Amino acid sequence: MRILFMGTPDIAAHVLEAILDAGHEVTAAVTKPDKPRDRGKKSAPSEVKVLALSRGIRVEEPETLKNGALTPLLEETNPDVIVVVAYGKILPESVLYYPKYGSINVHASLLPRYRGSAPIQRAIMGCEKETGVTVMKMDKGVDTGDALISAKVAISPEDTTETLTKKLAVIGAPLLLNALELIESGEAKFRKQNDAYATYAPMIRKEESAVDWSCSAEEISARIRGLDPWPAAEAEVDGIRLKLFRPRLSGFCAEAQPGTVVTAGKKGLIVACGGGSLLEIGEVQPAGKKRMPAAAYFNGKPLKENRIR
RNA sequence: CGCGGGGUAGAGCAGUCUGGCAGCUCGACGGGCUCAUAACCCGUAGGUCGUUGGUUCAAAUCCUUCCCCCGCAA
Repeated sequence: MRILFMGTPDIAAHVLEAILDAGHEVTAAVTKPDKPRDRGKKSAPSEVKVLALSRGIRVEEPETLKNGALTPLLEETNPDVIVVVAYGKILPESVLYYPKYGSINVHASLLPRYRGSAPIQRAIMGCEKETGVTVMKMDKGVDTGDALISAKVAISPEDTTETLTKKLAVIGAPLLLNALELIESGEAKFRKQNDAYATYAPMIRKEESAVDWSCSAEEISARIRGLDPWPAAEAEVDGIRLKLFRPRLSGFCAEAQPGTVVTAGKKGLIVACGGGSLLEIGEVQPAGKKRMPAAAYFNGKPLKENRIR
């Protein structure tokens, strides 16, 4: 199969690597352009670009796909199918339906649930116990195309977006290879998604990093883990901004008001949440500092005020 | 040169403004107490104060060179 690959972050790179290792012909990799990522003016290439270059694959980085920007590439490489994994741009129909087998997408959720750009984060933040990967045929809607196959994976209470992304990449890559075989052999059976069960997972915004301590410990834990590693849940203790990581449910204490710091010392940081539930924060990162165990930070920095915001 | 914080014992920090014995909370190690413990008590070890040069009787502290880490913003 002649494949045109489109994707950007690490999960996409994983899938691309699997396609290459399986011996498929990848005619080109389309990815988002380099963009400034860190302090200073440096810009960094996407993970897909790095991998493609190291494997000698042609890389295209169009700013926009509108106005037939991809037409020359499509005519030149004549792909049998387009594989899209977390590309980050909407594909116009002229591109979607160009190849013989159309375009297929690896989406990191059990469709029709969590359609959209942040399915992994939203599944964790929604306190889901399981999620998965779905391979589907793309149509003009956002993740609304007919599904081919899917695979489930459990979400553990320690999973973060980072760890869950890895799990999904691990099952997603072989799932796509499987799908390609089905398509090539003509055995692919696509099923319509049931829109009645659809939910939408919008992009994560920086403003969502604030924590509402009146929520339950379980909800806050889910939020912290869903926002890890980016943008990370934030709170303020003694006027210092802290990013929060590695939450763990820590029982109940009826008297404690939500937002009260119950413990901050060598045992770590424990905060009261809604309904008297307690949440232990395993790791913190003060502004300007590295991520560290909460116990370490509060050891050398006694609290002035036992309140968290 | 986008804005900003930081580098001091194994960890986390104070001390820097205003130069004057290298400190704190932990950890480690040794001992003690306790029915017992993540508790408590006594003690020990552990430092090139990121790096370069300078000012000074004296520099973690003031001036200077470079390196490294991180937050914001994207």
